[in-house]
Parts: sequence; C-alpha cells; structure tokens
Amino acid sequence: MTAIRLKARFFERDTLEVARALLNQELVTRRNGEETRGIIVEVEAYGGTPDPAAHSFRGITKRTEVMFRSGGFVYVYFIYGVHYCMNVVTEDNGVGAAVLIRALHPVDGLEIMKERRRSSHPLSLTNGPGKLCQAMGIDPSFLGEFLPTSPSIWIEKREKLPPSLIGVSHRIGISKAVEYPWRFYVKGDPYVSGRKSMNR
DNA sequence: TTATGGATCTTCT
DNA sequence: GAAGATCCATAAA
Repeated sequence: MTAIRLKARFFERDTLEVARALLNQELVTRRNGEETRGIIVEVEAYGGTPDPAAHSFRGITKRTEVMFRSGGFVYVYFIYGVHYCMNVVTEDNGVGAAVLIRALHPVDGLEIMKERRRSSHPLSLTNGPGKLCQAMGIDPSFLGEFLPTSPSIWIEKREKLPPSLIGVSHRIGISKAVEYPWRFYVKGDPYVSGRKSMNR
C-alpha cells in the first residue's frame, strides 16, 4: 500500500475533530536525508472556540501569527527556556486554532532518535511534547512549514482509530480552562505521556 | 516510589 | 518583571 500524505482539507475542520482524527496517523520528518517516523498517540486541542489556555487567545502577535493561518501549517514554539513543542494548525484562515502533538509511538529511525535524545530509555524517546520534538529533529526551522507540501515534514494517512480506543481527559500542564476535555490519546499505548506507572 | 526545584528564554504585562 | 501547552536530576520516605 502506498503512503498517502494528508491534504489541507483534512486540517481545515473543527479542531476537536482534527485532534481525534490525528490519532493513529504517521508523522514523518526528514533532515539531511535522515527520516524519522512515529504514530501519533496523544494530542491536545487549543483555540477554536474561546480558549484562555491557547496562545491565540489574545489575538495575533508575531509569535502566534502562524496559528491564525489555514489548516495544515506547523506551529512550533519554545517553552520554559528549554523545550520546543509542535502543533498542527487547524480550521480556516483567521481562526487561531491548533492541535498540540504530545506523544508518538516511534516506528522508524529509532537509531537517529536515540542519538538526538542522547540514548536514554527507549520508552522515553517520544512520550512527551518536548521529547518528541527533540527525537524528530523539530526546531524553529519547521515553523510555518505546510504539511501537505513540505519536503521536510508531513503526515501520512493511516486507518482512522475507532472511538472505543480513544481516551479523553483534561489537558496537561496548563492553569487556565483546565476542565476542558480536550486531550485525546490511544488507550493502552505505552508511549502516551505521563509517569511510567500510570498506564492502567 | 513520589515530590520538588532548576534550567534558561520568549512573549506579554 | 513574571510566567509559561516541559523535562530531568536529586532528595526524601
């Protein structure tokens, strides 16, 4: 079966729909001919409807400009002076919504990931937003890339995950609008972020 | 095994 | 000047 890249249409939808649909899709990056691949197993939705926790809440700024583009662009930001996090922009031009990729299940390029992450335990390669960016080589040079056409980053289509396998919870690491059930993850996947023992 | 604090920088107040 | 969509090392129990 040939791999098909997700098109702009996929991302130009309701943010919560896109968030759920992104689970089980395959994220690919290519840097210097080195390819890394991982299945998306955990995401969070931001923006769309009024969302005080989203970077776009206060309107367009230099930092959040990309988030207001049409669906399919890549929004990368630097956080806590240490880590990068990656989002996929959703909905139409001017909305200001995105889906944060929180965890991947690595499937290809494991050796490259281990080098970039300086070895460490296999399970902690991509089980968190900062970690997966490091493992996939995602940095500010990916900011503003367009997934449907970019030569360095894209998402390949896989089977849609049945609702029974999708877990839902509140978002992690924020202090506003904490109660929104906008975090989605693949039930039972060992790469979902969180403390090692919390995998029931 | 769980809890706590440091790292370190961009953006907005 | 302060806080933030995090991670990891270290300390305590």
